[in-house]
Amino acid sequence: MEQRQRTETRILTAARRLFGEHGYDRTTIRAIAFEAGSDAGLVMRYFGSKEKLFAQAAATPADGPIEGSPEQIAELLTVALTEKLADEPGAALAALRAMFSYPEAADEVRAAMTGQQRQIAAQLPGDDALLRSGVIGALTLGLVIGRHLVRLDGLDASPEELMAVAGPLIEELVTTNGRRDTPPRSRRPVSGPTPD
Amino acid sequence: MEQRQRTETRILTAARRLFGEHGYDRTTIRAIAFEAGSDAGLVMRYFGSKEKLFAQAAATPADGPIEGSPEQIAELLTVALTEKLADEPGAALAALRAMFSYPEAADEVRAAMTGQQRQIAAQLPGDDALLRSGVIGALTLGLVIGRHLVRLDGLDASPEELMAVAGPLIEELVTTNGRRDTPPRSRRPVSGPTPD
DNA sequence: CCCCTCGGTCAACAGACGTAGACTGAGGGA
DNA sequence: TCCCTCAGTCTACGTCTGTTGACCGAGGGG
Repeated sequence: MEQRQRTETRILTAARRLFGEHGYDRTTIRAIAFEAGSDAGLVMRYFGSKEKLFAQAAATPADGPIEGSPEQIAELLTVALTEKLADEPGAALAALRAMFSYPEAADEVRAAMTGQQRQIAAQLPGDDALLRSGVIGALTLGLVIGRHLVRLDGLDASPEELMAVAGPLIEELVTTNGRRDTPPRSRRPVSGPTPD
Repeated sequence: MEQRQRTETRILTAARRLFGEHGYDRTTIRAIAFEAGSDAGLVMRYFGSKEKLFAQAAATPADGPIEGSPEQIAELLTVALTEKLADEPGAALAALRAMFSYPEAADEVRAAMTGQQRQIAAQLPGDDALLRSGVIGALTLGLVIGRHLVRLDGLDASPEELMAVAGPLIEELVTTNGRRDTPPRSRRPVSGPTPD
């Protein structure tokens, strides 16, 4: 019957929690089965292998497309980031944590992020668009990891408070017009020994 | 003689490289010993345990104090970040990668980062200083991880190019006067629809 | 000569892991 | 009644890991 589906769901839920909390290597199939009130052999039977279980548990629907004018892009990015900062991303958290010890997960996350970045960069003005979209990605990565994984000080505020600080940065990254003919009143970053 | 010291150094170098590349769990003592042209038993004899070996390999001298006026703080942060973005941080990279699967490493890194953040926050104006220093930490984390660990698109530029984009963000985070009575000079050439 | 230290090697142990496969027991058509 | 399916359990195998302890060869006092 659908008894099987209920068991699979319990296993997936347990897997997400444990993968997200302890990473790929430290999470054993036995532990997942125990938390799901089940058995390691059954997990193998249902999901085939630990890798496949992880793939299903960490599968994340991926954000919708980010497109439009720079202002719209900034808006979409802000909304997406706010969601990511909301409580417990579940599958995404597992993928992020595993990323650093389980190469396949890293490739998947990187592919998703770079795909979105290229898409954004193509719509930004300026010839350093890719670089700026990379910094946007880095800021996103840092905020999500810093909040959920590292629990940095000061990042435990509400998503709205966080975005009140981070939002303007994204706006600036998106709307700044590439070449710095008119530098934004920046007082020279460090010394400038022409790097090349 | 100092033959022992040379062997210890070779082991530590190999350990840093492997811990940084594969993380804590996936790096075996045997692999470290092999790369160092040595033996697993000897590694145990010299360092006591895998944990202690990691502690020595991932020990990072920690940045100097960040203090002064907001402009000086921005300058110091920029310099520190530029260094972190330069090639192969070695020990720091190992600590960062291990952070997500080896809790002790996570605690150490978090302690170092939050310590520095609090120090910075205490010198920033505004009542959301801690939050802003948290975002600075997130940006730093995201840039270093995005560049060295995830290899995000667009972050493979030179540290100087990266800082040309990220520097102004740090400046803004440091100098913005907390309460947004005076909105930051982020010129928005387009409409500025207050999102909220 | 013996003996002792010390850098280094080797073989083995105990535990944990992913995985495979045999087993149980209920349920429901023929 | 028999028999088949299917969710779930239990045991075992092979491998890999950190760690231990016995062993070996060189070298320099006594």
